[in-house]
Order: sequence, then C-alpha cells, then structure tokens
Amino acid sequence: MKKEKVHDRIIRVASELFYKQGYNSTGINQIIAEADIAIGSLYNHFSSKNDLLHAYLIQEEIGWFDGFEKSIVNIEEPKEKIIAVIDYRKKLQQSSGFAGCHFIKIISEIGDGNAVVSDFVKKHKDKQKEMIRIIVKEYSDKHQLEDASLMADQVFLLIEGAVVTSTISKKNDSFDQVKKMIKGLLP
Amino acid sequence: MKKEKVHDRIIRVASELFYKQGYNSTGINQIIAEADIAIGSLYNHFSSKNDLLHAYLIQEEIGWFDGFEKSIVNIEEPKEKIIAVIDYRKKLQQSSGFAGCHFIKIISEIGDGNAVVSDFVKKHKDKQKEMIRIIVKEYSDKHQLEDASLMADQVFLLIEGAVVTSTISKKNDSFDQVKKMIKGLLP
DNA sequence: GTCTATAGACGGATAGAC
DNA sequence: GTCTATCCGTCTATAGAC
Repeated sequence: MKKEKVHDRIIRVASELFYKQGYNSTGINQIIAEADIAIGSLYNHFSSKNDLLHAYLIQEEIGWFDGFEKSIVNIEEPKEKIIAVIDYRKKLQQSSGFAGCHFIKIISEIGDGNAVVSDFVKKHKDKQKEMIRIIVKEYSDKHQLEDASLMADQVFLLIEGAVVTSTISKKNDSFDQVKKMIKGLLP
Repeated sequence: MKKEKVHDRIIRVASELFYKQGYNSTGINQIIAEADIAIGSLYNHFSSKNDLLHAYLIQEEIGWFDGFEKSIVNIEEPKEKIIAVIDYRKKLQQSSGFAGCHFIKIISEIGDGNAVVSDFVKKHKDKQKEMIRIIVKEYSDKHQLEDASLMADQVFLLIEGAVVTSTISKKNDSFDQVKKMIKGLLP
C-alpha cells in the first residue's frame, strides 16, 4: 500500500474535524497538528481555509455517491432498491455515531454567508433527489404509480427527516419508521 | 408601551444573530454593539456566552410552543389540526427567509460538544413529537387508525424533512408535498 | 447602569531559513 | 517538503473609573 500523500492526509484530517466538531470550531493549528504536517505545507496545497472547505465538500460528495451506487448496484427489484437507499443513510448514520448529514451540517453552520457553499449543497441535494427519482420511476414503470415524481419527493423528505431526527435522538428507529411507511405506500 | 428591558434586548439581539449567522460566528462585541449596551452590562446579566446560549434556547422554545398553540387552538377537526401544524412550520420558514429550525441549527453547529444543549434539543424535539402524537390520537379516536403512534412519528419525520429541505432549497414546495402525502394517508 | 482599557488566548495567514 | 517566528486581527472575559 502506497504511503498516504500529504494532500490526502490534510483533507482526511480536516474532513473528520469539520464533520465532528464543526467548521468554525476547527482551527488551522489543530488540523496541522493532527495531520502532523507543517503549516507552510498546508498553505502550499490549499490557498485558504475556505479552499480546504471546498475540497472537503467535493470529496464528501464523491464518497457519498460512490457509497450510494455500491449499495444499490446489485439489487434488481425497484422496491428493494428504494429500501436500500434508506438502509444506506441508516448505515452512514450508524457508522458515524449519528453525526448527521455533512451537507445539512455545513449549511446550518454557515447559513447564507457563503454563496458558493450553499449553491454546492443545493445542487448536491438535487442530485440525491434525482437518484431517488430514477429509482421510483423504475418502480412506477412496473407497478404504475399515480404521480411518480411526487412520490420521489416524498421518499426524499422522509429520509431527510429520518437523518436529522436520528442525529438528535442518537437512535436509528426513525429509519425503520420510514421503511414501514414506504412499504405501505408501495404495495 | 414599556421600554424594553436591557435583559430582554440582549436576548432579542443575540437570538437574531445566533439564528441568522450562527452561534460561533457571533461575537460578544457584535451583540453589545447591535444591542447598544456596554459589555459590563452584558456580563451583569449573563455569566458567559454559553449562559446566553441557554437563555436563547429557552426563549425560542417558549416562543415555538406559543406559536404552535395559537395556530391550532381554533381548529376543531383533527385532520385540519394536522394540516395546521404543517402550515405553522411553513409559516416559520417563510417569515424567517428559510433560515431553518433553531434547534437543528445549533445541534449541527456544536454537535455533541455541549451535553446540556444536545439534551435540551433532544427534549424539545420529543415535546414536538408529543404534540403531534396528541393530535393524531384525536384523529384516530374518530377515524380509527391502525397504528396512531407510528403515524404520528411519520408525520413528524415528514415535517422535519420539509424544514431542512426548504432551508436548502429556499422554497416551500416541500411543505405542500407533505400535505399531499398526509391527506392521502388520512382519508 | 455607562465608558475605556486590557488581559490572555487563539484565529488565519505570511515569510524566511533549512 | 520541514521548522520557527511573527503579523494582525478577533475572541471571551475582567477590571477600574465615572
């Protein structure tokens, strides 16, 4: 296994810290200390802390959709695919100790103070919605839904609700409630 | 009309700033400047910024449930009450410029770094859920639901999903999607 | 209550030597 | 790439005079 490049280590450490303790609460000094690099080295790779934030978001988005694809790629039945999407978010929450959605977190923290970031998050969520839309459409082609687009939006909302709720409650029962609801809606 | 007390003015200004630009991004100096008070005066009323945060959360909770009660008090039909709950959150989002839920925001920002705050938010959301549970129970007593408790949880999740989604999209169509879904579930 | 001054720590970022 | 030193601003919080 190749040694981890400095660039990658910076992003990895910064990502963990941004995610776990928040962007504003994470200082440059802490990042370089935990990544065990020099400050000059950091500013050699990234022009500013804000630049590092962008790299963090891009990396998280790539990882998110990679995991998403892997979690549904081997499933044939559309209804099972929808369930797999819920399980994917449930798994993410479980393995992070219910730390929440990276993108919702950063929006909550910076609000509209950074147009580039809020745009990025908006587009990210639109992509998520589009993925769900495709899967629900598959289901609808087989089983005839009245309004597949509306159904996709509703599935999306339920999952988002489960994510924020489980982040606060530190339990994942909300995902099971969502699954029950979806199963009732898609006979 | 009585002059606003210093204590109240501090909380009001701090609340606006904490909500709009975030807790960490709001400094003591900005609070005293916009409240037009001296720094000694602030520390006379609050022992620390963290103390002010607690006062902020308590005040927001009181305001939240006040508004909640007012929005449903004149409605008789249980189903209409449920719709009114959705409209209440929709109205909050609209009037705040889609700034999101105060409590989700603070949790996203401080994570588990402050046990008192995460406990407070957890309890707050439990109270919200309990309010919904009561209304859904009313409905169930009239129209017989299979599992009223599960239905209440699902209504709660849909609303939470609509709040975070509208915060990102800056549109309130997600609330209308929730309403359509609820209306379909409660004939 | 008001004001100003300031402590002491930490923020992001830069520069120079190796 | 590493290291240290440093600039300058801001942070929370305290102290003293009025």
